[in-house]
Amino acid sequence: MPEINPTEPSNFIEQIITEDIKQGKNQGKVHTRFPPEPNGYLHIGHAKSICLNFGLAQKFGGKCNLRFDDTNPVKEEQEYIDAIMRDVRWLGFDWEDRLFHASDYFEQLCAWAEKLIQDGKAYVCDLSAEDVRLTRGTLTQPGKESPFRIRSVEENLDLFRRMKAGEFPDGSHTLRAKIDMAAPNLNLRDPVLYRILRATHPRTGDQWCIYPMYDWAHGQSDSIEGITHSICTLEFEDHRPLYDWFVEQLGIHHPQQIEFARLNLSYTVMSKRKLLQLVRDGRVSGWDDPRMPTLSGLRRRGYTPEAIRNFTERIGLAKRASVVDVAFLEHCLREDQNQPAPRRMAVLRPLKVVIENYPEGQVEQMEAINNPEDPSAGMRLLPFSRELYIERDDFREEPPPKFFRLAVGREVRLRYGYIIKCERVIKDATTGEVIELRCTYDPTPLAQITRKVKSTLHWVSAQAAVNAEVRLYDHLFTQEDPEDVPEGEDWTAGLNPNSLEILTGCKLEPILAEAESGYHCQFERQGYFCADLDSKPGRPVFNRSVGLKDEWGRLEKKQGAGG
RNA sequence: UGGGAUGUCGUCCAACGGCAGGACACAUGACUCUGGAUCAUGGUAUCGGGGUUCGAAUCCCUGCAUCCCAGCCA
Repeated sequence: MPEINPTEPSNFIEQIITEDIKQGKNQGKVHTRFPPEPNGYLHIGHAKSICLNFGLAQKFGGKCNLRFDDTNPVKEEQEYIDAIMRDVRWLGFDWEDRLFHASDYFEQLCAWAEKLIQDGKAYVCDLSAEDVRLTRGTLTQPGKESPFRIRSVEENLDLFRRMKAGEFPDGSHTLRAKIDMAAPNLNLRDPVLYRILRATHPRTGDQWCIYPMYDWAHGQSDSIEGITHSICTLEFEDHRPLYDWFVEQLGIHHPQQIEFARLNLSYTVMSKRKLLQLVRDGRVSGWDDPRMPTLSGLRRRGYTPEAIRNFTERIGLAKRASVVDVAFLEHCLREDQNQPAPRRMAVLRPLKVVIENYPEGQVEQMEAINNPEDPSAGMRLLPFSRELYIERDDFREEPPPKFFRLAVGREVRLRYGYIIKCERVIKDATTGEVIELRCTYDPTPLAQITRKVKSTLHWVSAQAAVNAEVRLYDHLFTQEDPEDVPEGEDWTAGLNPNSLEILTGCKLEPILAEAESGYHCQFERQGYFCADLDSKPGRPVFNRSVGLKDEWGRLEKKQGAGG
């Protein structure tokens, strides 16, 4: 990664913090936090926030907490808590001893609620959820004050304590802040602080039957933790006046909230609600389906923490709502993998080649470079034999213009092998499908060949090949913007029916037989692949993480488009 | 229609009153035992209209467009 110069702010938040330090705010300290709700798995958008918050702490010599905003037990689960911690660690960040939960502060939050009541700034409201909605007013009209707004401090205190003690049924009462029902900012129209909710909380179990609303818990949690810069996404800009009001009423440490635009990716949905729906409806195999933008999905797909960190750094940071081209994410993976990934031979859609003038039964061990980008990666041996597999795509009966690969009468080079010439084609008698190529080879070692040969193909010895399953992925959605669907349809209408293609009977070079899950390599001329969780010794399963840039593919598409 | 925000290449981000720059994408070429990688080259942008200024993407006025807010979700 490029050296970061701490004196040179790289985005507007760093500018603000640099200025704050210069002004001596917070005694020059920087303390941030990453505050997920454990109601789903982390995705690449969260990675942006994680890298930002932990990165800021690193850059300015401060600290970053991990805090679960676990205020809604109805949606939150231990599975998510575990997954989130796993993913943050995997991304490369360490919260050390600073693992916190909003639920750690439930007692304190209650005490503060009582203080608000004492000060006449909060009241218990008996209105139903429906009535609260009806009296909130609209965007253009002020709300109506609740008839319970005028209750005495004593009555409010008594009622609130009885709410907490479990004397009232769910939904029968709320504690509300007494602010301004006519405020143009809807968040200030007597927001609910507590609701009665009998649900088992992943951490506190059945200890509580009232739970604080996020708005009531979040700012105070930051305050308790001594957060100096409370970084969140744009939609909370409207809530800032409310958070400010709370800490002011309470007279406690006032974190500075700074909002930034969340990450959107083309051809991708990024809301946890939608991702959850994809999982629940079985549109994907799970949260870690390699097509998912979740960190667990990207990891399984073959993305590395470095690639993701670099991506989040390079997309920049601003307040403008934007959509990053998913091609840029893919670029970051290629860039990350080009230097380190060992090169391997793999034929995905095999076509048999018989070299008629190559001695039957003979096997030569050809020396192959493991990684042309890294001489220290050394060499390996590749068995060459009379029968081979090449890629079906590398042969055409009627080669279009600019197609440099194999055709009858043409020569190509087999990488680390020999030059072969296609003599004739054998077809299936009934279907007419090409099932075998009969070729001859030039026994001259490649190093001594002086004539120009246009193309180099990858290949695998038929005898030595390892059978494998390879999974190819495409974007989950066919539309750049999944919301851009015909009238009356919802976002699932744009789901790409071809986002997963499973190839069986792929032929890998022998060394790949024992690849362990998580093993990354490049299949030459095709892309970066990694062994999937489902991979077993002797029965490898590979995921295509990202394809290589494909000039011929582009040309072909252009030709197909008649251009 | 109230409030909050945002408008710069196709996309993302810079430029903080002084030559609009980078990355991705795209195009062209060089090189190549990966049509990979690498290298070179090219095109395309300041939302509109006024104003201030020697000078405006930047400051002021005005219009327009887009996003967010009417959960006892976060």
